[in-house]
Amino acid sequence: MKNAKQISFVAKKRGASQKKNQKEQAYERLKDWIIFTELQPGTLLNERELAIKFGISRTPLREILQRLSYQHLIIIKPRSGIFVAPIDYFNLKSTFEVRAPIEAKAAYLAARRASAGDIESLQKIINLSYKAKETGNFQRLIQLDQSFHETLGDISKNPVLRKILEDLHNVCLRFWYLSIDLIPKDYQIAEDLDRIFTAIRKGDHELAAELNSRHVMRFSNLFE
Amino acid sequence: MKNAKQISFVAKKRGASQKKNQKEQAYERLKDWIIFTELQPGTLLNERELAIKFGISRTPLREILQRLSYQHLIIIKPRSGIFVAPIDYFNLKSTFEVRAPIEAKAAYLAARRASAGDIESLQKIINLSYKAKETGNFQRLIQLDQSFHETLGDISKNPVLRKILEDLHNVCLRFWYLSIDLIPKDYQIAEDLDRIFTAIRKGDHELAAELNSRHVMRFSNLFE
DNA sequence: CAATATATAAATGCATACACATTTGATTCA
DNA sequence: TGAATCAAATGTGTATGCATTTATATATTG
Repeated sequence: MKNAKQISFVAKKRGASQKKNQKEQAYERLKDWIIFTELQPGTLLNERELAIKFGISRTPLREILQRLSYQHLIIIKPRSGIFVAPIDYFNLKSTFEVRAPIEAKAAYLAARRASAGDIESLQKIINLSYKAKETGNFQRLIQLDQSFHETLGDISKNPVLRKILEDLHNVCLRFWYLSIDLIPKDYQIAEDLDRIFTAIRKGDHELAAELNSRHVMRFSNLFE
Repeated sequence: MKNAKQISFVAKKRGASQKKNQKEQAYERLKDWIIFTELQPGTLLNERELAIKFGISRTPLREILQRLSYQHLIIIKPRSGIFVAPIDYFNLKSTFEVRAPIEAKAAYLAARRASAGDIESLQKIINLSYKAKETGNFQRLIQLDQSFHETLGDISKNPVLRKILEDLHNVCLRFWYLSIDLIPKDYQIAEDLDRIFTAIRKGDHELAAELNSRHVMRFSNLFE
């Protein structure tokens, strides 16, 4: 009896403190699987299977799935199935069409609101970008581009904008990884980011907006 | 046998189609209660109570609540409570800051993509707006403004933009209703919409974008 | 042989029961 | 009398079982 109680207590205790992390971790893992294309577009997902894999029950898993559905990373067809979002160029084009003006605004606001520390953070990313370029590490360059845009969202000091941008960016990022072989390796990411950074550092918000918008659209145009 | 089959068919049919409607209806009702301020900002919501009120169980209700949370209409404080989003001017300002460039883009795209039928739909809204203005029906005018912006989202032919705009607009709309007494009654809505409409009809996308952005920001400035 | 219908199986959506946390109120001690 | 601690209740988060639906496979008929 004592043993049984102890075991159950331990199980509960662990369940309590780790469960929230487990759910959040499951979300992050599944999201990353989709964005980094370990799960191919169109893949059929199975609730029970995933729940077991993540060590949670179907209820919290379904909440995760709905979250990903809001973010257009999966498509829930009611009573039919849950699919990793298929490749859909119309949807991608639509995403870029919205993302461009929002990125512009983010850069605009960042140029007006960046603190000394913010500028420093961006400078670090730029430096690393040039280093990645020199060593020919294209994957790393993409990660740094992502990091740059995320940081820009932070510096805009606008949480609503930041969240929208993050969701849209994730959709685009997945396409980076899906089409990584199609992208010319001399794609000038570091230089692009540096120009945007310089405009922000100088507080030239109009230029920063224009450059960041164009930077995003240049990738979009690869799919035309 | 025939009867039994028929009855069971009817029963299934009703159970099936009504349950989904019930959930969707619950979502629409709760959303409207919040937007039209029948539920005051900061109100504490009770899951079980709401579930009973809507005639559904807590599981689908929680899905609804998460959807509303994603739209910033409610705030879920884990293990603590679910609140109708409190009045938060920083958040409102942030919302307008993002909404302005997106509305601009929507008008821009609408000016380029509107069909003859689209123009007709907008014309109808404009006509009704002038009529509402003449009869001094301010509430109706707000509804028509809402309708105009929604239609603009449709005409942009960009579902991603449309969805984001709808969510942001709902947040702003709630503030219309919360602060309806603070708004000057001679607020020139009909004229504003007409100018935007004319630019779209003429295909002047740059002007349409500029006017629609300003139209939105004018309301934002009421809170400065 | 093909096409359609029916039956069965599997997976989603919903309802409910249980677990855990937080908050509130009561009791005790300083 | 006030503060602090503990206990109980309320309410959220999770797990699970049941119902419904859809898809697939098989059988039957034209």
